[in-house]
Amino acid sequence: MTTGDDAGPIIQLGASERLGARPALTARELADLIGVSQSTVSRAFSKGTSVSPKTRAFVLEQAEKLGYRPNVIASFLSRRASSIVGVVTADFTSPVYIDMLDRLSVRMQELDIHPLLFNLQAGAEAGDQLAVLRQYNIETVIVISGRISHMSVARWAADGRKVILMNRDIPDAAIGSVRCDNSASSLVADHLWEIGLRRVAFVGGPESSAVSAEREQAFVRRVAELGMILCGREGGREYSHQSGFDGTRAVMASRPEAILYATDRLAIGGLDALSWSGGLSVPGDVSIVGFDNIDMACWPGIQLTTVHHDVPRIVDGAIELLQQIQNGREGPRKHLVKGGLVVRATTGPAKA
Amino acid sequence: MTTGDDAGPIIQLGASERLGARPALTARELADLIGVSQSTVSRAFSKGTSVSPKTRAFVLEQAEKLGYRPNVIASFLSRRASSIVGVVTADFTSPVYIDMLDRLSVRMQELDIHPLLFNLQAGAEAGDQLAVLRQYNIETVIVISGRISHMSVARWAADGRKVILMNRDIPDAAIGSVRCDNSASSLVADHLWEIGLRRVAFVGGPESSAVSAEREQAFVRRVAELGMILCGREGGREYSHQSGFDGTRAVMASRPEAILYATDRLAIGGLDALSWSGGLSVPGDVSIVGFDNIDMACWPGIQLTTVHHDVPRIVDGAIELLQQIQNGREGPRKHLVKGGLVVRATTGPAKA
DNA sequence: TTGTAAGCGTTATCAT
DNA sequence: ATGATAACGCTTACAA
Repeated sequence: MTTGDDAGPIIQLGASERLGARPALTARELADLIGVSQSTVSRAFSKGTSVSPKTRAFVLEQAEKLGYRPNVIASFLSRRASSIVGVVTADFTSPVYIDMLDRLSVRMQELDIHPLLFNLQAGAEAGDQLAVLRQYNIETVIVISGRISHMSVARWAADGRKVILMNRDIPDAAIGSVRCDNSASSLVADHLWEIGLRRVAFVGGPESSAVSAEREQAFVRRVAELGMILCGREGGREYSHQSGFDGTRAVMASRPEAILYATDRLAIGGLDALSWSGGLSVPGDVSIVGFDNIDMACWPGIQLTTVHHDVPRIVDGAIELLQQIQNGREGPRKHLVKGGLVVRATTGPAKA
Repeated sequence: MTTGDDAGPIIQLGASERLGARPALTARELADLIGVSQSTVSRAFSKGTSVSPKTRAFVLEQAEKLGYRPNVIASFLSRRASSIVGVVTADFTSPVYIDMLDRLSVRMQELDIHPLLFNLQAGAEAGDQLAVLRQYNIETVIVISGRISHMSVARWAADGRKVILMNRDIPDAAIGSVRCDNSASSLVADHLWEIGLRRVAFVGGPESSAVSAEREQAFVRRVAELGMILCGREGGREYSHQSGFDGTRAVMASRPEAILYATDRLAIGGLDALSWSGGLSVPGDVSIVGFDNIDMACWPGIQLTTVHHDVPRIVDGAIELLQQIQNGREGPRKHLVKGGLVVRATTGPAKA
């Protein structure tokens, strides 16, 4: 039995679907169909143009009905600009950056702005990417990564691209940024002080990381103010679980009562070293604190005390900046989002 | 003190950088500059065109020197096709899908193919996206998600888009797919049998998930063949840690000696329920096995026995398919990548 | 307010 | 093998 002549297509599609395979309607065709000029169609679809509300409504209604949508490629060419936004990433292993990318890309789509993904490897540098940005007429670039060099960012900006940095900043008025307030790590010192701990240590990320440095600095300062003792300090080569694990083993030599980590991932590596693989009690033997409040931090078996990193609000800020830039509006270009301490089960008084 | 008249620009850039801000060179300008026709320039940059090797080399060399790069937007318009590839995602919480997106996007960039990201939310369906695919002249779509409905995929294909599915398949010759061999879960049954375990259970993902179903089926079949006892079975609403945690608690009522999970994430949820939060010994009291071999599986405190999911090879397959499609070559459109069992520390004989 | 026409920077079809 | 020239589907002066 064949399905060709009697059963019809196997997948049932509506009429408009079936037409799909034929080339999309153009503005000219729509214009001819509904009896207006092609430029009127174009104007109906762009805001800030002089069309009578009536004609615009008519055109949009007919377009909807006949399935017309402006071809953005032609529009980009004509306008010499594109609504594509470059999104630069490099840290797919960081839950926080992934979360940002997730939420950001969803929000962008709602606004009909589409993200072209530039996922840079360790080696890649600005030059190559810049050429691509130009080829696509991309005006705006959002950087979700701590690993792209400042130099790269500066070059994009110098080339006239608008740059929005997530989670970092370069002191330059032309470059927007939205970051969490890393100085919130001082709250950790207060918390540890209150539960009676005095000897503390810090385990950080790579020495080159500004995020780690800022979190450390605010913590160390508050520790000193409170008269607590910073007995140990370790850096790592990366922000990995293993790095947190190793850093913890190393820092334990100084017998701290509590350890602050630059990120939750490091802290969970520490939990592994101390508890899962180490046989110590957390917080009985040592308290540990992370930073970021990633999903994993509230798993039943983890319950990590940490500093909340408000990703949704950071993404809100980036979207706002994006619209501000695209509309040529003025306004503050640097956003700082506050976090707060989330106390869970990995901090507590030392056991007697 | 001002920097305006004496100190020069703060960021020093080379000459070619400084020129950056001015509009990019066009083919016409380059042609005039080096004394050939504009079409010769165009030909030099497209393969399969008739230019003498000599002229092509000359043009490319001069282009390199003068910083010319063809504007892809104009090229897309003229060719009525774009080298942009739509990458559709929906599961940013799944480490495997994230890993795929990471590797895939890096590989694509090496080939000068750029991914436009479509990160669909739970609610979003095919129709809206289809319009955008058309607006961008996007011919090829790669789907990295189990949550996009078959219907959506069928609609894109019916509209003439080439679709590549990662980690799933739709039996339709027009749709490419690259997946891991989910039947490798039968190896788990063999392994458990060999170490002397007889009572086993399965904890899966959502009932609607084909991946979970396939993994379960191959396991269950082998369990039956070996004469082992499938004493319990739980599904979940999602592939989350909590779901693995809850499913484990539920399935323990049937007193299994070992549990296979549809994914590593679920298995780690199980480890939490049993060991971290549950006070049982793994594998002393129960053995557990995951599927995927995500990074976390080899953390010191986890050491999960699992089935390897070869993401790099799956990405290789997708890239191959992509090139095959873009070059109009024929060839097999369905790839199945083998995995293998990785025995770590969460499986072992029951303690006496 | 609306229509006409000249680009935008390519590719592709002609001649030569 | 190379050079004119007409699309490609828009935006945007300029005219009406």
